[in-house]
Amino acid sequence: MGVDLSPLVVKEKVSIRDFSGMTFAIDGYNILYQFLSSIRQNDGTPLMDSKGRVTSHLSGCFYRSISLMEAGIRPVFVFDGKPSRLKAATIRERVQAKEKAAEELIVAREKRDMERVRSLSARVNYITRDMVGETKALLSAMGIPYVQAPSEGEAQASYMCRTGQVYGVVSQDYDCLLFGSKRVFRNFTSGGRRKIPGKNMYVPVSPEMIDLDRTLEANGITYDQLVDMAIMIGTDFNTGIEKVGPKTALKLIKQHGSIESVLSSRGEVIENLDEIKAIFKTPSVEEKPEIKFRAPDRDKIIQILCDEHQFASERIDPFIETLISTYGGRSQTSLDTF
DNA sequence: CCATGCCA
DNA sequence: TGGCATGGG
Repeated sequence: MGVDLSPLVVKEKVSIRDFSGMTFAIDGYNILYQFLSSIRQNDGTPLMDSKGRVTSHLSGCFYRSISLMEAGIRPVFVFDGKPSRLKAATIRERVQAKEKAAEELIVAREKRDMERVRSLSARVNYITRDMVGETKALLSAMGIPYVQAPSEGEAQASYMCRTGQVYGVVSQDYDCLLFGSKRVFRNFTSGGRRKIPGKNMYVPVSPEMIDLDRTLEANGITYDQLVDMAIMIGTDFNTGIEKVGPKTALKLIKQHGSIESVLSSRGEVIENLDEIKAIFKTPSVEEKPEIKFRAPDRDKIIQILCDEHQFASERIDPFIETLISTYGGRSQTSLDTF
């Protein structure tokens, strides 16, 4: 997924309690995928309503949002719009990888290899238009704002961070740094556990913050050079230079200063270079999206979760009460100061 | 993922 | 009380 910048980034373990009162952009597709792949039975089946429609994303969105609100975090979900034409190859690859996993899943089911069934099921996820629509409806009922990006959601969320509309971007994906997010937060939950792939075991995970400026400083590069490096390594929008990973890219950028110099010294070309740079640096975004928290609508939440999707009301009721009290108990003005 | 129930 | 297994939809 995206460019592997992990060897370069400067991470810091944090606690979500330290960010009480601050607004965060949540990468909607990223979090929906996480819910979809992890909220499952042991046999790999996702949660479903009486009509067989998947509801894992709604469960995840409901409980996660409330736990964040309870910790004083103001989440704004950001959803993807139309992808760039340059992403077509990446999207095709992902579809193919899922088709392959789906075939392997059939074999694993026949063999009754339950560990494998579970891990493969987690990879065969499709976020449908309906799922996104239901999630938006649920968020509205909960009084939590969301933003529809014209193009890349990560670009929109990062723009909101760059311009101080949110403090940070919550995503597992380091690509947000390329879009100029000042801070990217991973594992942004209070009670962190994550399943070890392939094994029925869990490891504790704590939230971590990746700071763009400190990452740049630690590597002795500029933001423009980071973008250049990513393009050399390969992004969702291009395949990169053969055999260039994070280490080589860093060496090359230090040696030559820019991707143009690297390419000319090697006699190589990257198609659509300026367009790729523009996707990261000057993306199509909604500049001033409305970020307004509203009073939760209890009846509407119950209608969506219980009436339409058979959630047990005695289970969710106390959480709706918590949500309502977090709304009532907070100050309405919260321009993030930093 | 998050919640709950059970048992040490 | 808390660590683990299981259920949720």
